[in-house]
Parts: sequence; structure tokens; C-alpha cells
Amino acid sequence: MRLSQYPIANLKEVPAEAEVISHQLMLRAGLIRRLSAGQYTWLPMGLRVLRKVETIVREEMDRAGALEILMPTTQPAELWMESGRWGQFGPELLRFKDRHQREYVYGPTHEEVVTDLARRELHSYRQLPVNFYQIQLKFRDEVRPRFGVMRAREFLMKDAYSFHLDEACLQRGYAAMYRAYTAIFTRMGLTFRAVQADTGSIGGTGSQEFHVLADSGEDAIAFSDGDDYAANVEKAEAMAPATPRGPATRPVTDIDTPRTKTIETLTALLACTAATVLKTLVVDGEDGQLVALCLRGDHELNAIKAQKLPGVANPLHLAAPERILEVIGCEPGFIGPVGLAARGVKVFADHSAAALADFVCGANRKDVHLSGVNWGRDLPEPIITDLRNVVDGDPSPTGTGQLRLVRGIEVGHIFQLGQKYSATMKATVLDDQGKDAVPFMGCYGIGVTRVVAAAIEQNHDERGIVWPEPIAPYQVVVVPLNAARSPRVSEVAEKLYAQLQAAGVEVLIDDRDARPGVKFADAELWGIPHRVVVAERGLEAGTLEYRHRRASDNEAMPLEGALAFLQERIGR
RNA sequence: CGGGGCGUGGCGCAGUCUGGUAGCGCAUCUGCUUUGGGAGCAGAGGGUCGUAGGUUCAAAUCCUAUCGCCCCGACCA
Repeated sequence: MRLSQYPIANLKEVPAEAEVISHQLMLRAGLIRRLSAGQYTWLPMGLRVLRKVETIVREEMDRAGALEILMPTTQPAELWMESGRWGQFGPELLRFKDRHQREYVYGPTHEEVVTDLARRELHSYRQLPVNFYQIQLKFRDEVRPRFGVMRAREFLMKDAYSFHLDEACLQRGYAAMYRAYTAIFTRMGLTFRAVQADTGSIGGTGSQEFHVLADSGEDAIAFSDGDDYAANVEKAEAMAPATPRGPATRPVTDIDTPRTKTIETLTALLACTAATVLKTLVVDGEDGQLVALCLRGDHELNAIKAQKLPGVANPLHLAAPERILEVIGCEPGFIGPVGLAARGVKVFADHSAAALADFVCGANRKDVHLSGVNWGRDLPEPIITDLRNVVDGDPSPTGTGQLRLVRGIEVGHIFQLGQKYSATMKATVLDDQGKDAVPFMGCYGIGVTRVVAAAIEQNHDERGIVWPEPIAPYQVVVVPLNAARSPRVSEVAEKLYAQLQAAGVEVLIDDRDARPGVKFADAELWGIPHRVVVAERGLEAGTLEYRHRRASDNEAMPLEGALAFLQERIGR
């Protein structure tokens, strides 16, 4: 493409709406434009990247034996009523009516539609296993769309759904998708990690997420430095401490702690570490009761784990202060587990909280804490469970190595769904005995648009985007300098451009009447991997200047054989 | 949905408190000069100040309502 004929100008200033770096760079480099909250138009330069991501996904899905289909974006509500999700989904599901007042949804996901397809088309076990996938726009009416295309309301997703006669076959299909995803993100040139994940509301038995590693990632992931264990922190298991609880050595004592409502102020006042303090959080129970969750002062509650506990409301909700005052007789800030059982409050403690002895906790009286408290002596033993987020240095649940924490952006998720949809929607096939069998399903998603933003989060510098080569919009940019004054520069640049094009290289020529600085800045903002400068200066010596986007210096390249030089660098 | 903030040429902002008929930088267009890291000079075009009411001789500015957008939180395959 000729940049002289490209109408979208790069922005020097960052639009005020953009907070994260990928969003800023995508706007500045003219990859996307916002239409409204969470909706973006993809401009030519951005769309090329999106299509490359899509192509890699498609090729690897095809290679894995999946079959591409295309389902409608809009779906009749009946299917959602049939699966039961019409009631389960909240306002995130965009609902509307057609002219006949028939209810529809804009698909946020396609389990219902694909299951409906399966029950119409699949009748025999001989047709299984099968994996249908599509690359399709989705709409989810997110409470708060943000970060540009990273968390948009409308986005492009690759969603695949597999059908299997039995669970063993599902496992094999799932494993094949794991391999396909690994191939996909590897081919894209991204640094990523597959981690065990919580299955969330989708349910099912096994689930793994694929995260692009980036410091700005929304998710924390934990992995062992001793083996290949890796899990989302939501899911990562926190082990009981290696050293058991010590003996009780001190009596319970009141401590005056006026206005000391946080662990931070408490440890400052008492000159102790947070690891010797017990923190008590009170949440709503299932039945209107309250439930107390005890953690060591230096640990953080894991909401996913907590809301799965028997008797705890799901979703997790911190109890209202008024309700706590009513039941416990004290405002939050001075809550402790002592005496709660007598008030009908169930007490759970994290493994490490349960291992404390002679600990400090709230006294359930304003401005008072207790010290020297011991489980079993001063209050009943709690229900011991895993309640906290793992922290860096925790032992790995596998027993090998320690956990390390990094941040990631979830770009893929694979699930073993089981028979949830096939059973509810009666998608059965005949097995080899001629009996009805309910297929096992898997579902596998990749956020195609999100991959683009994640790639930028992971690969950029102060000058702009640094595309991994497999997804760069163009491979090479030819930059003639001062061509207006030098017919020779223009000739050489045009010839090279034509050669590269003929050789099938994706090439840009910056034939704009612009100063060198402008051209360099734009090429770097766009993140084009290979840059060739054509200028009088080098032509005298019969050389051009080559520079890779990641390099900091120019390299001379011969004018004769320029094509071969570049092809070698591109790696073809 | 709770909390906070912002809507003024395409983009970034000032002006609002204290009412007097809109300004700066970037971008765009024209001309001349310039040409290896986002050029200089001269000139030009472009805004009913988100929208709708109200107060006033007079509203970007004050009042009311409303819409949109952003951030934090809760929420989220």
C-alpha cells in the first residue's frame, strides 16, 4: 500500500478516553475508532492485524479437525428459555423484539444455537465426535466496558463446540483443543501461559484459560517454579502451613485500640506483623444468617472460593454494617470470631488462620481487640478450609516448588461442559446399541479482538507498537527520503516496492511528501517489523539502510540483492 | 447499580468561580522557504460551547432537567 493514498492520520496526542497503553496506541496508530461505549470500528491498518489473528486461529482449528460454520448473531429467545439461561442471564444479555413482538437476543455466546443444530443434524454415534466452530461477533452488555477493545461490548470471538459420545472422548477432544490453542498463540509470537481456571457459571468439570502475560493484565496467575502447575489466582489452591499450630502460651487480654479499624493501623499500634493478626470478614449467608470468614491479617479473601462454601450466599456479598451491628453488636473494624458461634454465626477459617496461636483479633466491642486468643481454648475450632488468594512464595499445591505470581490477559478459555446443554435441550444420538445417548460437550473460546490488544500490551515501547511478526499489518515499510529532490531515490524505492510486492511480501511504501522524522515516527508507531530507508546518502555507496523494529541501530544492506536480504530477514 | 469526573472546531485543552456575544496548541487548506528524527514564516477555513427548558437587557458561564463519555468499586464465558 502507498501511504500517500492512505487517508487515516496518526495522532500525536492521546485521546482523553484511553487509559491503557494498548487502547492509546490503537487510537493513535489509527487501528480503531470508537463508535460508542464498548463499540469500535476497525480501520484498515487494524483490520489487517485482526484478520491475521483470525487466519491463524482458523488454520489451526482446521488443522485440529474442527469444522467452521457461521451462526446468526441474533437468536430467538425460545432457545434461551429452553436452556434456562433466559432467566439466569442478567442485563448483560441484550434482548429485543422483532416486528411481531417475538423476543430475540443478540448472542453473547452460542451454546443454545449450536446445540439446536446438533439435535437437528446429529442422530448417530457414527457422526461423533465433531467440533463446530465459528468466528463471529458477540455482544455482551457489560456493566462497564473499558480498555478499548480489551473489554468491549461488541467483540469478535472464535467459539467452538465439540460433541462426544462419552467422557473419555471429550477428554481427547479437549486435549486436542489444548494443543491447538498452544499452537495458535505460539504461532502468533506471544508469550502466554495455560492455567487451571474456575469454571464460573458455565459449569462443567475441567477448564483452562490461556493468558497472554503482561504486567497490565487484569488477572493474576500463579505458577510453580518447580513443575508445570499453573492456575488463575481465583482457582489456585492455598495449602495449609507446613508448621502446625503452636501451643497456647498466653491468656486472653483486652487491648484498647481506639479508632483502629484496619489491619494496617492495628499492626502499627501494636508493633506486630500482620501475619500474627486474625482478620474476620462477615458476609451474607444463604438463609439470611451471617457467616464469618477468618483470614490471617496479611492474606486476602478469595471471593470465588468463599462463595462456594456451604451456607454462604452466591454471589458473595459483604454483610451490611447495620446487620453486623444488629447480630454481633459491634461495627466492622473490631469483629473477631470469639463468641460468634453463640450468636448463630458460622465461622470458617483459612488454613493459615486456623494455624495461628496466641493471636490478635477483634473483641466484638468498639475500640477493643483481644490478644492471646487460641482456637479450641477460647472459642470452638472453626471450619477449616481454603479461603485466601495464594501469595508469591506459597508452596505449590503439587508439592514441588513455590508459587510465583504474574499478571495475564485472558485470551482463551477451554471448557469441558459435559451434558448440561445436550441434556436440557434433548440433543441425543443413538449409540451402538440403538439407545438414546446424551453427548458430552466441550466449548472453546478465543477473544480474537482481545488478542490484538493483548499483543500490544505485551509488545510496545515508548515509540509505539512492536508487533510480533506473524500478526503485523505489514512486514516491510520502504521509506524514501527526500524523493522529491532525487529521482534516483524515488526510482530505487519504487523498484524495491514492486519487487517486494511481486515476491508476495506485505509491504508499505511511505511515498508521502513528508519529512524524514514524520515517516520514522509513523513507521515506529505502527510497529512495522522491517524498515528500509532509501536515501541519496546510501545510494552513493550502493547501499540501503535496514532496521528491525526491535533494533536500535541501522544496518547497511546492499542495493543489489535487497530483495533476498529482506526475504532472509523476514524468514521466508 | 453506588462513588467521582468530564462534555467548548477533527484531536488535546483554556475560558465557567466573578454573565458582556469564544480562544490557544496540534491537525487541515494555500503560498514561499526547508528536507536524516514529528520544520519555519505568512495567510485561510472550520465551533448555534452535548441537548432542552428557565433566569437576565445579555448565558459557554447562573438554575432545572436530560443525554453521552471516562475513571474507581461491585459485577463479569
